[in-house]
Amino acid sequence: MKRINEVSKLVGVSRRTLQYYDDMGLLTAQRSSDNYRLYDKQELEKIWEILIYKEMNFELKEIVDLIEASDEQKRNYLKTKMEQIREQIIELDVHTGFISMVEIHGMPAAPAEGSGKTYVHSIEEMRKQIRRKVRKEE
Amino acid sequence: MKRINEVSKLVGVSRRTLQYYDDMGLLTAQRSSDNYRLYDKQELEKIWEILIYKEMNFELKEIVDLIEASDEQKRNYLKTKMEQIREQIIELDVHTGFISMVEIHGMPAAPAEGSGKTYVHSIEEMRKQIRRKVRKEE
DNA sequence: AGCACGCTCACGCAGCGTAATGGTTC
DNA sequence: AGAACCATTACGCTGCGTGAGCGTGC
Repeated sequence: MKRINEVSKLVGVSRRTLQYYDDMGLLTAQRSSDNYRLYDKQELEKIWEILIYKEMNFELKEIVDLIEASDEQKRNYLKTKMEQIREQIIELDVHTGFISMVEIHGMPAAPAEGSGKTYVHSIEEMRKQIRRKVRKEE
Repeated sequence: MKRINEVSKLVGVSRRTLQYYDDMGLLTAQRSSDNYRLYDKQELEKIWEILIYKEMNFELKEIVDLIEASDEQKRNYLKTKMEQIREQIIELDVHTGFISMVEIHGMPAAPAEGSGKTYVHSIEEMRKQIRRKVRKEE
């Protein structure tokens, strides 16, 4: 059973991080008689798992579920996350598309007062056009 | 001079958002005698600019600078942001790479106690390998 | 008595959403 | 007197970093 400082060094994350994971119920460290957190091998394994899932861009809340999911559920989580990330990449591509557009054509003009469209609406239309381009390229 | 509700509807963002931009000094609305925020055409143009920059994934803090930058500085900001986004895309590709890896090979094993490497270190090495793959593909 | 180690608050960050509470004018 | 505006707090969210302040054991 290791105490928090030792675990922190062994694992490579801060004590604060371990404390936070404890507080939010992601880790469930035991306590010594003087209220120190104690970590056994199982907890260390769990920490390893957590770090891997973080590399997959899961949020801590999601990791809470992942830890106690069946293997099949885990596979499903991974698939879903994969799709989410692909979608995020497309979003980023749209951002670069916007930048390119302005680099080439300069700032677009705001919609006219009487157009009946909000600014946000106009931008949304530009987004959609750019998205179509982006998705063709992939 | 329009009041906040009208601007909110015309532009398509919430009153709260306009208020927030005001509080943080991004917008500088005038005030009526009864302390209502008043927006003229210049402010509306500024809002349009802000929304465009948001589409480029700039943070509000950055937009504060952008608004009062010279054209050349703006071009530089755009170039820099473009590079940042490309880097973010690579990061996301690394995340999908991690997921693929685990989907194919299963969960990797935690480093052995005596290896002298922290968990974070091991993961960093895996990251680097995956990054190399990812950068070849682009 | 000082140092190493542990603990629990609690603020700070980004960008608002979402109340809560209160003042005005028609 | 209610409806339709406006205003100013201020907490909530995410994942910790960074103190502050305090106890414990050698």
